[in-house]
Amino acid sequence: MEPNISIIASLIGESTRASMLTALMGGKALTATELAIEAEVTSQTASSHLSKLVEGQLLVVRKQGRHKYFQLQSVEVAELLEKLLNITSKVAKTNTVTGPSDSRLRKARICYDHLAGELAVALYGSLVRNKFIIEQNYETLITESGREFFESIGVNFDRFQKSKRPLCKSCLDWSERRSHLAGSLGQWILNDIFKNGWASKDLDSRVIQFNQTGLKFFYSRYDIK
Amino acid sequence: MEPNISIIASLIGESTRASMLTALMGGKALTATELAIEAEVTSQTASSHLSKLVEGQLLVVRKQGRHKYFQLQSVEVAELLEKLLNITSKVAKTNTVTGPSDSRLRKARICYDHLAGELAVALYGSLVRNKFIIEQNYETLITESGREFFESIGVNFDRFQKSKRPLCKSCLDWSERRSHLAGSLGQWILNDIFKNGWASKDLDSRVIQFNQTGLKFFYSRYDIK
DNA sequence: GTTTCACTTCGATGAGCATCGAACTATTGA
DNA sequence: TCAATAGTTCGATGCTCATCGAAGTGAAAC
Repeated sequence: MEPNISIIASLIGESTRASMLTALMGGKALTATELAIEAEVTSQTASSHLSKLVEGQLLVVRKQGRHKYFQLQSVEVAELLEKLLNITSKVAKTNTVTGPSDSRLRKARICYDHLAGELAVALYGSLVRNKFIIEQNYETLITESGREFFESIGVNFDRFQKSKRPLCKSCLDWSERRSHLAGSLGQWILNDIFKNGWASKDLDSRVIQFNQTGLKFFYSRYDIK
Repeated sequence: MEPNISIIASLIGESTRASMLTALMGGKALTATELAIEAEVTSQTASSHLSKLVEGQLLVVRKQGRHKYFQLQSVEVAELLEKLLNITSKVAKTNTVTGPSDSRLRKARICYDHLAGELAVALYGSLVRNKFIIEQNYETLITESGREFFESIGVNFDRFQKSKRPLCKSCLDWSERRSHLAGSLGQWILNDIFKNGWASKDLDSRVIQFNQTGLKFFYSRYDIK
């Protein structure tokens, strides 16, 4: 028989579980309590939801002492949620009551393992403008000069070769409705930002908070603006 | 605020609506009655579901006399359903009670606008073997000789250039767990199969039924087996 | 040891919603 | 004009499931 998509979809289609999954798009493993707070339910309710999500193989769980850390099962699950975020934001064009935490989210946020938001879109634009990446039939490819550039800032492409993930991949941004960079290279860039101390993850959201000097370095390295 | 993915997901997460959406993955517009039969509910129930799907912008509707034809809203929606089909089939590895209609579905079926199933996977393998397409960092690209080959069988690449869709795109097959060809080229190939009369759509499923001579032509043209 | 904290299980409650019968409108075809 | 067909609206019914209080386990801290 044809697989029944309603099982997985209904797991995501419940607002409490959806909050949890969206929170886990931050890439970080979270405990049951943290997820309960995030979704604004009691720990009993959270426990019930989380066991369903694990059983449905959308999450994996790792036990550490008396804590249980939950995480998205795979990049594939993250990509599914991403697609949902995009379609949803396209539909909900109406009630765009942009709050304060919202503007920070739009500026820079984490999209499972890469950078998203205004800054990510600006970065993508700059890479295209400098001909480090090109869009060809709506696929994103790295150019020879792009390869040289990234090698000069520390990327080891040999290591990526073995990975099963696409190196470059454009990912439609739900807030900007334009492309940003995903794939292994997108992941590397975000890691590099953290490693350099240019920005830090917000404790309880997907917001990425750049510090002033970090932002300056980021702009200059990638020739933004 | 972050878009609330539960709204869209819950629309898909109801089994009756999921049947309807899966049926519409056949690419053909279907009437409310046809979808009611497909999902095994009364016309009243179907009507209620369909209006929700239209309101949620997963479907578009076209009125024709006393009929209403429903269709997936866009390629994006089809891609979302595809991703769901894949994740679902990976999870449901257990109860694989393969029925008779199932084997036809696995052989060749439509995936919104391109060919899927065993034959599609074999086609993809042959194109790779002949170096007409290459996989590079898990992106699928057409080669120079591939371009020549497809031009020789009637593809007009200039027309594709304008389209916003990727030319080649690999799409993971839920039944085979291997890649088949999607994108504009995948769409062209399926259209070409129908135009040549090699196969026809099943009336009430996603099965693509090849006739004997059609299958022979298909195998020889694409050097399969 | 005792206390505290993280998480789970059970059971009762209640809200949301899929379902369909009955009655309706609208279109086609005779 | 009348009958048949496609689809809708309304209201009643009943099931599923999210929710949380109460009570439990098990690990860590003191």
